[in-house]
Amino acid sequence: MKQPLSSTEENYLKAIFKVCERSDKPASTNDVAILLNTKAASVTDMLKRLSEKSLINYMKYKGVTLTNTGKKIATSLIRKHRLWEVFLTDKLSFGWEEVHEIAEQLEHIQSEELTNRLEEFLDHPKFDPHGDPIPDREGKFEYRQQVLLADLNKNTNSVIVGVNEHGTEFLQYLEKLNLILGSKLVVLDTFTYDNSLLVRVNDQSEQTIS
Amino acid sequence: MKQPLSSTEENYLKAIFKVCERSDKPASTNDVAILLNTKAASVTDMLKRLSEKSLINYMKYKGVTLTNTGKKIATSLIRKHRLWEVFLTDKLSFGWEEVHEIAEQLEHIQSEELTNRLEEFLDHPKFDPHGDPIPDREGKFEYRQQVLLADLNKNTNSVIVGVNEHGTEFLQYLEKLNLILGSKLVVLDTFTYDNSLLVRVNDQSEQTIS
DNA sequence: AAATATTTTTAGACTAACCTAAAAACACGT
DNA sequence: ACGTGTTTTTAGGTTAGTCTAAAAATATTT
Repeated sequence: MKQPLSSTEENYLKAIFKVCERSDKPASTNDVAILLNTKAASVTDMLKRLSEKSLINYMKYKGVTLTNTGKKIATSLIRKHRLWEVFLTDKLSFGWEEVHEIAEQLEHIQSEELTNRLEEFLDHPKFDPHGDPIPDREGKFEYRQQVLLADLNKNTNSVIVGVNEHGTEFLQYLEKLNLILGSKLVVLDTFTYDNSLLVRVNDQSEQTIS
Repeated sequence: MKQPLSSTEENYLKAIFKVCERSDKPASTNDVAILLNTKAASVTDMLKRLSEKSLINYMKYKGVTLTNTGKKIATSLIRKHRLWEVFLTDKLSFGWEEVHEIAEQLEHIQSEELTNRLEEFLDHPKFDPHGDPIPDREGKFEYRQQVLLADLNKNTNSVIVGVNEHGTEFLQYLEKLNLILGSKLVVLDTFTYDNSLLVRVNDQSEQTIS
C-alpha cells in the first residue's frame, strides 16, 4: 500500500509546499509549472495522480493544497535536503553556493534511519548553511524573525541569517561582497532613485548593493 | 553530447561489469537479466540502447562486454558505492549488513567533486566494510589474495577479508556466528557427506558451518 | 546430422512523465 | 452582462523502461 514515491512525485510535493508556504492560499497549476520548469499540462497530469494517492487536495480550476500526509512527506524532504547541506559544508567543506544542487539529489535517498543518524552525526543542527531552519523528525520547524534587506531601517544593526534566492551565481555574488551568514550589517543610506543601498559590513567595508 | 545516464542505465553497466569480472567472457543476456531481477526481453532492449551510446560491445546472440568508456563508468559506480559504505559504517555506525541497499541509492549521486571529497574525508580507505577493494579516481583497483572458505586447507590459519554474498540475511547469519571481518579462522575438520566444516573462530569458539 | 531443448530476439502492449495544440473554464474591464 | 484575455484542462503523441507471448537462433543429445 505504502510503496515509495518517485523522485518526480516528491519534487511536485515539495513545489506545492513551497508555493503554499506562509501564504496558505492554494497553489495554482501555473505557479507549480514555473517552479518546476515544466508545462501546465504536465502539472495537471501529475495533480490527478497525486490526488488519487491522497497526497493533495485538488479540484479542477481551484488550485491545490497538500493533505497532512503530503505535508509530512514535503517537510521530510526539506529536512533531508537541509541536513545534507550541513553535511556538505561542515564535513566536506563545500561552499554554501555549491551545496544546493547536490542536496537536491541526496534528499531523495530513502531511509529514515539514515536521515536520523545523519542528524545525530551533525550534532542536531537547527539551521542549514543558508540560515533556513531544519525540520525535526515530526516535521515541525519555526521561521526565524527575518527582515528583508530592502526593509531594514537606516542605522539599525542587524545580522545576516539567511538568503531568499538559492541560485549559484547569486550566492557567489554575495560571497564576493563578503555578505556571508553571521555578518553584521548597518544600512547607512538609501538611494531611492535606483533602489540601491549603502551598507557597512562587519564594521569595516562599505558597499553599495542593489 | 555527454548527458548523464539514468540510474537504470548505470545499473545495467554495473551488472555487465560484475558478470564479466575475472571470467572476461562476454556476459549473456540471461546472466544480466537474473542479476537485475528482470526479463531477458528487457535486457535485449537496453543492450541496443547502450550499444548505441558506445558503452558496450554487443552483437546479437553473441553476448556483451563493456567498452573502455563503459568500464570507466562501472568502476566509478563501484567506487562511489564502496566509499559510501565506508561512510555509513565508520561515520554513522551502521552495521555492515545494513549498508548495501542504502549505498545502492547513493552511488547514483552525480558529482565527481563529492566523491573525491568524500574519499578525502574518509582518509582514502582502500577497502569497503565487506573487504572489497575501492577503485581509485582512475578506476584502478586490485583484488586481494582470497580463498573460498570451502577451499581452505585443514589446520591452516587465515583471516576473513571479505564475503561473496551481500544479502542482508546472509550477513546477519555470519554476524551471529561471529564471522566478522578480520576474524582469524582455522579449519579443524571437514565432513564430506554434507559439505559442512568444523572451524575455530578467533582461537575460541568452534562452529560447524555449511 | 536430425530432433529437441534452451536462449535470445522480435512484436506488441503497458505505465510514468513529459510535450504541443486546441478546447473549456474562469476573470475582468467597461 | 458581455466580450476579451488568461489560465487550466483535455486530447493525442513521445520516450524510457518494463512486460508477455511468439518467433528465430543457438546448443545439446542421441
